[in-house]
Amino acid sequence: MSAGEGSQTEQRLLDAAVGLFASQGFTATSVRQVCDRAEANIAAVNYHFGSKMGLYNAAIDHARTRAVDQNRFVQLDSNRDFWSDEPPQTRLRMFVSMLLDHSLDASGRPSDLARIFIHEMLDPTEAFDRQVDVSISRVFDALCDICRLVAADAGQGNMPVASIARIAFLISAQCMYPALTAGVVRVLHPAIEFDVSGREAIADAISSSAVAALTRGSDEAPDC
Amino acid sequence: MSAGEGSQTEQRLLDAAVGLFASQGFTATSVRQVCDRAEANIAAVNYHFGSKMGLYNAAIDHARTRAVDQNRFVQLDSNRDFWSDEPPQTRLRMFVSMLLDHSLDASGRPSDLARIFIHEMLDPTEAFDRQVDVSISRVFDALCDICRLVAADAGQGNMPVASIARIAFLISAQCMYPALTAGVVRVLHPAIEFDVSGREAIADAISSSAVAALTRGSDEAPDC
DNA sequence: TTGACATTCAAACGATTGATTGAAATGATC
DNA sequence: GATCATTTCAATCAATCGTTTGAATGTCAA
Repeated sequence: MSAGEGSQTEQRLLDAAVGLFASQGFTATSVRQVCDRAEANIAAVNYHFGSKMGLYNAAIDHARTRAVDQNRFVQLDSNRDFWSDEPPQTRLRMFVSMLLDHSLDASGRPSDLARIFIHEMLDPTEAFDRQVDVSISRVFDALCDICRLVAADAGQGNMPVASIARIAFLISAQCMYPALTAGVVRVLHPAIEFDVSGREAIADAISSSAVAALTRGSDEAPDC
Repeated sequence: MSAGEGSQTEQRLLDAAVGLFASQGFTATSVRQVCDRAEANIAAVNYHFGSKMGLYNAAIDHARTRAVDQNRFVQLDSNRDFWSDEPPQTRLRMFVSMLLDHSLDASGRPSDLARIFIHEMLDPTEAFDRQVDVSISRVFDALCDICRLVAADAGQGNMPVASIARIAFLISAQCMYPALTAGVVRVLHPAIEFDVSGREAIADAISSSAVAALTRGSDEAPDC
């Protein structure tokens, strides 16, 4: 066997599994499908990963590792330190960009990891609780923190927690929705682009409208 | 047999199928699951609907019919006439409310029809093309039309098509995202509510920020 | 070359899949 | 009550599911 990490078939199985689980979900994906795409024997799954669920968990970790390597994933700890000097609005803008990079891969297509998450939210498996902890929950809390800072920075420090949470929720909605619809939008309305430049325009629109909502009073219109 | 529409077991099968297809998707749902929940014999599916795919299509139509009966579904033709006298901003606000009502049912839970759509976007079946035509495409075009009217009404008639489309896309993102995440949000962050009153606050936030984006220039900040 | 270990392979396991069968049950009409 | 079409039912079909087995193959040290 190889000295490094995992055999070649193990890597091929993981790559194939990530793609199939992303589009079809856990139950609708068969181990034979994965093995066919990976050009591996059927018994390889249970040999390397113990079971189909073992492969599923390993595939999720594999997708997350790939995303981190490509700097596409929200790394809370390092970023929190890295950003702490920036003004709140800048941090919000960068956080939005990171969320967008999490839902779309480098070529503007829906990312595998985000699509697996969507399947889990529709029909959770036993792997979901771990995902919520390490990703969804902490990311959303961090987004709420930044939104609170933006509001406080604009003299809206007494904005209700529910309003902050609602705005943060709508921000994440705009950032994660492309992971679900980019494929359809690409065909249906090509004017909307998800490449790097198009993504910047989207990030600008999201963060600027969020700043406007956090800056003005709870329900007041911005009377100038 | 009965005079009206469909037998009793046919209705029970449809109700059970809608719920199961909504959470698990087409492939991951078995006809035995549906029949167990509907308390019907296994052969009932093929007798009443010809095949599993026939049941799937009938279930989608059933869900749409139920949604229309509850006034939760976007009825473009009738609404277009009904609204034609309202000012653009009012029409946008009402359209946002309709989209929200489409993604959430009366009790604030993700709607079955929207969840089926999400499955179709992740992993399309042969039923998807029809769905795109009758729902997604026409709804999005109508939303773009309203956005264009709002922009023109504010003297931004020359706003690029891509900008209009991007804003409309972000509006639909904020309206449809609850269909995917309401279940998780309910547990993770109860401060965000999806009942009728909470939905009004969300609709206000979405439409007001959209109006702001459509009213101000392409990338200009609203210098007062 | 030998032995020990890691990996791959064809074959098969019982269970479940969507679909089909023919008989039994049901209900309406005469 | 007899006749007919409609609906339900248990049983079963071939195919596929996740998993397991034991033999064959590859790899490296002794």
